[in-house]
Amino acid sequence: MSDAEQTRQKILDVSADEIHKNGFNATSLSVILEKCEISKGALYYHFTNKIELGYAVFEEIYVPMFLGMWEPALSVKDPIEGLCDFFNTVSNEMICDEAVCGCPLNNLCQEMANVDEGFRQRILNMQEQLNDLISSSLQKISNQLRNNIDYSQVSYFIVASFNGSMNLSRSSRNKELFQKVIAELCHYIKALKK
Amino acid sequence: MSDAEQTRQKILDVSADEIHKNGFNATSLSVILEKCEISKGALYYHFTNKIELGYAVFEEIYVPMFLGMWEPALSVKDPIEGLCDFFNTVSNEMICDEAVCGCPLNNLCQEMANVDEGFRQRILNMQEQLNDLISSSLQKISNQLRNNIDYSQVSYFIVASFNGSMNLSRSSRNKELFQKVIAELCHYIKALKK
DNA sequence: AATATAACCGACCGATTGGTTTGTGGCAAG
DNA sequence: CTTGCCACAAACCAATCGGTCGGTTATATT
Repeated sequence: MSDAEQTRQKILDVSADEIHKNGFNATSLSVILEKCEISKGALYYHFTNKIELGYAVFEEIYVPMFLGMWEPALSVKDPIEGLCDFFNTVSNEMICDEAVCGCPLNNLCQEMANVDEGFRQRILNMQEQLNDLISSSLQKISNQLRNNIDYSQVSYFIVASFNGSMNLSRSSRNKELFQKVIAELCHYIKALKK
Repeated sequence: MSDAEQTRQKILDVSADEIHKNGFNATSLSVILEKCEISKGALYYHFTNKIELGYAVFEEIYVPMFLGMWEPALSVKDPIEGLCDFFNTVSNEMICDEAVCGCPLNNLCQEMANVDEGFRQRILNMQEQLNDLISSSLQKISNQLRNNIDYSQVSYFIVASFNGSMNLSRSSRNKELFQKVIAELCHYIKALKK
């Protein structure tokens, strides 16, 4: 990787971290510059403006990370078990000492989807991708599941509930509460089976 | 109501609206002053600073509005039906023309719970109040429900899922999607019955 | 050696932010 | 009539924001 690419990557990594912690608007470019130990000129050489930097973080950091988490959970023999394991892992591994930051994509979604059309489109795209992933995984074992299941509806509900749970735990900073809600979510998912 | 009280109330109302639309940090005091047609001196006569204004909006506007929505839904003969009616009403009455703003309390929760301890405490307090409300309402008809129900867990899950659904609809701006997720939530709630 | 370009520096800019301070009209009490 | 306080108005402040721009350095090319 060339020097320039390294700088660009460092900007992306630091920005992803800062945006995750503070949200997009509250993230200051000057803080990013400090942590990267670069000048403003360097940043604006690689990115035309703040929002383009945000898009790049979304596409090059958040989306791969996001899919890298969900995909393995769904591409197992039993996606129902896979999902529950995934949710439980997330809820168990949650760190309570520091401020809980929640899912970066989910956060960005709440903050920016209504403000900026570029973010909104990217978020929508992600949501649809994830929904396809879940619903197709569930359909593969449809013979084991209840009849009359609207797979798209169920998938969106699972994602919505999981996000809602993360938000709850984020604001309450209560790991046990998070685990309880996740337990109920898993209870619901498992009830999809016959 | 005295003149002073009227100005104070107007500040609260306008601020509540602005914070609902833009979030707390993105809400500018100057915009509030314009819409209220008052000067900065007036605002700082009634409130010591921006965050105290935020607390006042939370306590005097959002909380009463919030409880005023949930309570009637739960204080009916069948709270299960009450909840489903409530959720369906919300999803049907949602306005898609303008930017969908979601639940102000939920938004504030995501934005501020990890940033400001004062907001976090107030939010936590609200969440517990709501959870008590739901779980006690469900317990009243426990004879009609399945055995082995963890009422607190179920209540938190309902709230988390509902919030997650609102967030989903907020970012997708898709009323039908919202209604589908709500339908699944109602499906889950009704399955609590024997 | 001269030139060109990529990669970056850092001073500067206008706009806006939350917040302070000084002043002032009106009304009520003495 | 005057004094004093309430309820503001309006100018002002430092800090910070995202963004611009002229200049510099290192490397590659001719």
